[in-house]
Formats: sequence, structure tokens, C-alpha cells
Amino acid sequence: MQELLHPDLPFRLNGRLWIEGPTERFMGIGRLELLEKIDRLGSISRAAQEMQMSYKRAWDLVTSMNQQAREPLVSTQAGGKQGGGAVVTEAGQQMIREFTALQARFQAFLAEESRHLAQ
Amino acid sequence: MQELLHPDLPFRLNGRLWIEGPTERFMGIGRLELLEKIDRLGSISRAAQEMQMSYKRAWDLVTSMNQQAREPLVSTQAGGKQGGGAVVTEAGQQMIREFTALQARFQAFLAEESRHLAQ
DNA sequence: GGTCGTTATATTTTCTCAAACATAACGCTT
DNA sequence: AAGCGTTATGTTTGAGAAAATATAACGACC
Repeated sequence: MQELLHPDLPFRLNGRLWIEGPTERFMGIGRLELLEKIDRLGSISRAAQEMQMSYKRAWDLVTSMNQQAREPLVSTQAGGKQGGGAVVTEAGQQMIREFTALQARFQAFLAEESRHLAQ
Repeated sequence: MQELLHPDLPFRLNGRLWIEGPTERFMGIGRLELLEKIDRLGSISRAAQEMQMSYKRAWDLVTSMNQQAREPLVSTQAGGKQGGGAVVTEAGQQMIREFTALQARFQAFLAEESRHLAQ
């Protein structure tokens, strides 16, 4: 493949992986990151902020995941101490672990194919 | 993973793969299809038509590929018999073969991971 | 009861990408 | 020379997605 690419330009193999339901996406790299940040920060709004994402978008993503999962991945509370917050449930934790692992295998696939590509 | 997904909904693992240069995409599944159709039809406009794509977009994609490749993947002629046309070069043929093979390995990866996912 | 920071939700605005549209140039054919 | 179908290229329009904006509800805490 290398001999087909312009010699002066750096090329890179890249890709995306996701799980989709019948009408919308269920899980992907962006949603995974959002889950991780919610887990770490205990708040959808702070997670959104850290991802440079509007709160509404983050909230919509959480709703989409919760509705498509067997049980909610994120549990929320409006009002209460510090105004409320959000916690990643045990199901959510498991989702983080499994999709992270899948993502890692995908990265390994990309790396291996990149080797092929280069030589 | 199965136990995390809503039991009433059908889920599917999906993904995309592409080769990117420093500023823009170089090769992907859409560009591959375009190359194949140009090869079969001998014309950018007819290939675009068959892909439900505007001629301009198809032409822009061809230009992008040609500029990033070591040598053009598509050779064009404006004017002449039947108004002109386009042919996929030997480099283009090779690109079709190699990216198709890569794509097949990726589909195999997805299928294997889907098995994991389901059970 | 008022304040605070958060979730919850609808509406409006902005951005981005592809489509649509519009011409010109090209070179065989008649 | 005119016609044809194609490549070549710029400009305008449109649709969809994301951001921005706006408000309400919530519940602990002071």
C-alpha cells in the first residue's frame, strides 16, 4: 500500500467503533468518555463542561443510553446536597469496563494493520 | 455485554475504517465504492449518479484522492468520444484490491467481536 | 423561606456539510 | 460550425446536527 501513497505526506489508519440500536446509537467512544467523566466527577454538567460539550447534549446522550440499556447506566438526582448529581451505576461501570476492552482490541487491530500498511 | 442491553431491542456492532492524511481523508469505504463504480462505468458522472451523489462531490473526491496519491488513481479526459470519461489507473486498481482486502479483515474483526458480544 | 447548584426540557440560533445550481472548457462526431 | 456528453469549477441553497439560550423543578442547607 505504501507505494500508492504520496511520499511527502504522513498517512494514518484510523477508525471508529460503536454499538447501534434500531433507531439510534447506543455506545461509542464519545459516550464512553462521557460515562468515565461522570463517574469521576459525579455530575453531568461538570462532565459536559470538561468535554467542551453543552449540558443539553450530554444529558441527551445519558438519556439515550439509559433508555436503551436493560437498566440505567447513570442514576441522577435533581436537587439535594450540592444541587444534585449523577452516579454511574454498577451496570454503567461494567459497560465502561467492557467497551474499554473492546476499544483496546480495536486499537490493537488498527496498530497491526498499520504495520502491514507501512511495509 | 448482552446482559447490559435492553432485551427487546436488536443491537449491532458497527464501525468505520479509513486512511487519513495530515489535512483530509484519503481513503474510506465511500471512496472505495466510488473507485469501483468509475472502474465499471468509465465515467465520474455516471458513477456519481449511481451513488445518488452530486457530480461535484464525486469529482471533489477524485481530486482529493489523486492529489494525495503518489500517482493518480483515476485518469480523466474532458471532451472526445462520448464527451470524455474516466478510467481507474493501475495504481487505482491496486488501491481497490488492497483497501477491499483491509475492509474484509475489518468486517471479520467486527463479526468475531459481535460473537463475543452476543454471548 | 430563600439560596444554591444541579437535573430536566423546550426553543432558538449557529455551524457545517452535502446538494443543487450554474457555467465554461474540452474534443470527438456529424 | 454546431451538437453532444463529459470533465472542471465556482456559487448558492438546504437540511441536519450541535450549540446557545431560556426556564422550570428539585431538594438539601442555612
